[in-house]
Amino acid sequence: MRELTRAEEQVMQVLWKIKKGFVKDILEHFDDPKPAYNTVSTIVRILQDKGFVTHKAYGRTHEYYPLVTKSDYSKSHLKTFVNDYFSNSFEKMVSFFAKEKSISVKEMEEIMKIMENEVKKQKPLR
Amino acid sequence: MRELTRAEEQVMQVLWKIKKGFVKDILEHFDDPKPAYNTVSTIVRILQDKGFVTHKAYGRTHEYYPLVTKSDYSKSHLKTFVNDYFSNSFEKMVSFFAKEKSISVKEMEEIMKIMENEVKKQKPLR
DNA sequence: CTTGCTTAACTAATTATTTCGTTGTATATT
DNA sequence: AATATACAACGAAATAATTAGTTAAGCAAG
Repeated sequence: MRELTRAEEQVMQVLWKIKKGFVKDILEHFDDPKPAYNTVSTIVRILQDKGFVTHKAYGRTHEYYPLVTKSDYSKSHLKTFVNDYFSNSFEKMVSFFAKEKSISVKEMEEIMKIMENEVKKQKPLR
Repeated sequence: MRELTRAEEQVMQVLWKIKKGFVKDILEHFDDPKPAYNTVSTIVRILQDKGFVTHKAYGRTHEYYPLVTKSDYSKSHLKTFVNDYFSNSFEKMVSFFAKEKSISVKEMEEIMKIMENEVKKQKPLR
């Protein structure tokens, strides 16, 4: 998956948040000092070329949607990171950061519980 | 911490790997097609300006060292990522990717064991 | 219809990043 | 000493990314 540049990522973060929107909607979600309308418009069209968003046309105005989900992008992004910084071992990464954050065994058990619940939720449906 | 550009990151990865080196040493570790000597030389000087590396001079030639460790940089990088993509919750990130990678409860227990060992290793020393 | 407003498309301008040629100096070699 | 070699420093050129002005088309209000 293509990497997002900083400006592109900012626009995607807004789109992921608002689900869909016109350029003016995206613009609204920027902190001051907001960029110019045309700046956002350009970036959103670049994102479209890269396949990250699509649009639905209402006459001449376009409503933009993410095509790549935040999950998909974060997956790809972390995969690259884990590969580059933890020789592709998710386990190494987790234990490194868990230690970093002084996450205790107890807290890890909490995470496991969350995971177990997610497994339970999915099992009966499949 | 400043972000590394793509070219800068490549040089840092080499430096982290070889611990220290002259420009020609760094160059050697690039895959073909290798960049020009001057390209690497320039990037390493930019990295020096940014505070990521320093050098020891032997007459007119410089041996470069990382100042920022790979651990420090990856810490900072993942912190930003977790903040932007998992509303700053390391736990959410872990459980999301654990599920993603179909890491089972058993495997998580393996990770916990590794963590426990690390904790044991450190305890007697402090 | 005509004027004004909104918008996407296009494009120009600016800034950041990457790449590497050129230069000058130090050092080694003859 | 003269020439060759190796290197850092500098800076020019190329490329990528960002920002926003200009334009043209559609639509709304009078």
